[in-house]
Amino acid sequence: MNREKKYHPTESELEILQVLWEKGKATVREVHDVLSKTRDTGYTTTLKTMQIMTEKGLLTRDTSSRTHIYIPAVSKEQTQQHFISKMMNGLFDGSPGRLVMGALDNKKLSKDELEEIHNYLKQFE
Amino acid sequence: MNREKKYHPTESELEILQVLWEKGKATVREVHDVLSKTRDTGYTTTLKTMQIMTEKGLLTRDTSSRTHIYIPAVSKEQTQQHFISKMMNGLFDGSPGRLVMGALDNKKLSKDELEEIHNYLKQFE
DNA sequence: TTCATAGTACGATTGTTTTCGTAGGTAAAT
DNA sequence: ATTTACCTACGAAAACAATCGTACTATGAA
Repeated sequence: MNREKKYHPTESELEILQVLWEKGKATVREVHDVLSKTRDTGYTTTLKTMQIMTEKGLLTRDTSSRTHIYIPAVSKEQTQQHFISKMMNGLFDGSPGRLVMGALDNKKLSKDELEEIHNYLKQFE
Repeated sequence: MNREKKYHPTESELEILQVLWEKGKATVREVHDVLSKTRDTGYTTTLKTMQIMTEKGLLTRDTSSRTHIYIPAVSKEQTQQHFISKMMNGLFDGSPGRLVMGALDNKKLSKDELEEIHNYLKQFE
């Protein structure tokens, strides 16, 4: 029986996860340096958020040295699937097909991307 | 110059919009009856939320009779596209192709749905 | 040793979303 | 005419998210 509450990343937690998925693992400083390029945010804000994420089980950390090292505890794929499901159920009548078509409408896709999707689709047929 | 702030529906606002998109228009009571089938929520909660949504411009309402009638002020398509964009940027590296493939992975698709997507795809090629 | 630097911890504040209780009004039923 | 059943309005609490200031500690340089 799994009694642990499942937390799903909030907006700013997602930004932090992006960096960690990219790097594999990182210190608060490293994450903050990336975020602060595009976002005006204080160091302790990033720190605090990452501490909370650790409590929630979204990250784990190695505290053996003074500067802690953080590691994602949820995979990008897993998180993507969660949000896709949520969106599909909440906004696309639970139909994956509708979501796919909505995504196709969204932006002009390059020839290469269309090709790629086409091939990807074949594997399901 | 459009100075009005653009509001995007929150989680529970989305649930209300679902009902209104489905019905076209409805009273608070009608919306609440649908929501309370799956969710444990008070009548005044739904009322208050719908009032706030009206302030935000997500709904309009006809107050000519005692029981007000609410109408969605944003389209489902428009809202879908907004959330698709958001998700694509926040979680799929800005690539619509990745999002599409993620959605394809999500659930088993029926033959009919695959067919439909396939045909839909053709129109872009 | 002292000072500057860089790190963690954490309480407090602010903003937003969600929830609900209470007040007041109208209409219909008894 | 009174009571009951619904309705709106609205303030305020509760829950959650995001931000930051301050205190404290460790490390290394002067």
